Amino acid sequence: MTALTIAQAAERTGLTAHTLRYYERDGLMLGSVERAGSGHRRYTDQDLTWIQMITRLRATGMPIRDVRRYAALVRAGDGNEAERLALLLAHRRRVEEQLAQITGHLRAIDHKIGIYEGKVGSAG
Amino acid sequence: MTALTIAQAAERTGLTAHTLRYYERDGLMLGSVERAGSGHRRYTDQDLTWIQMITRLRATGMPIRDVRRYAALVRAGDGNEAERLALLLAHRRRVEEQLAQITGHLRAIDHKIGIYEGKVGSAG
DNA sequence: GTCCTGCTTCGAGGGCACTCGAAGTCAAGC
DNA sequence: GCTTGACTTCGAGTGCCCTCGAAGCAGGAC
Repeated sequence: MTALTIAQAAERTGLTAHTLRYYERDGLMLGSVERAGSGHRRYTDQDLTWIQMITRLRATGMPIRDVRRYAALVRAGDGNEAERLALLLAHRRRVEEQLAQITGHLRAIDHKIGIYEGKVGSAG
Repeated sequence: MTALTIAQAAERTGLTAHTLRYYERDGLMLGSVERAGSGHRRYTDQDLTWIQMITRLRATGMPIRDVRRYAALVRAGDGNEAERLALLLAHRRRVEEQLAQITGHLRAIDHKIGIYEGKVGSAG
């Protein structure tokens, strides 16, 4: 088990040390990150895996408070899998709707791009 | 040419009257929206078409300041089509990258969902 | 032993995109 | 002529998500 400093964890996760501390204090982690004797945080592989999950949820637009809710369920342990599933399914539905919307808007923007390419490409 | 009040424009665009005023005062419109004798705004079809374009750009994640830049180019009139094209192409590239990222994350979340569905579906 | 680096906490600050509220005006209805 | 309601302006407030800075401590290099 490798235990990383916050700087190393920041580098591997693509987040900043500030953000990692913020996530922890905001209740997004599964518990308190372990500490060295000096009081410095030590991130385990488990921590990194969980942070990656947070990153995926955040990158797909889940608000911090919902990530917190999900984290609370995972923290609570076995028995609430149905709730976790419902939360993730609701999230997936929203993401897919948003993807469809964005794709539609992008097509319209592409149409506009096509018009400009015609104008710019031709002499006048 | 139908000229709509701000309330009607808000309803058709899905934005609020507050947001329409905010867009105008922030330089996102192509010029000042026309006024009735009373000083009330009157939105033309052209205005609505442009607001739809703003909506598409915003919905695909373009920041307000870039929309403003694009609006300034359109406002300036003929001759800068290459710049407008470059702006839109850069935006499209970013959106496509983001779509790919989101899709990737969504697949990973789906995997997680699959695991929970297995757990919840089975007896234990 | 003092200097540097990297961490710690805490609370404040910042950026973005709205969102709202107060105070005032105007036209229409009764 | 007074009320109502939809509008006007302006500046302040809100919510989200970080992001930063100050002040302090621990451990190693020299």
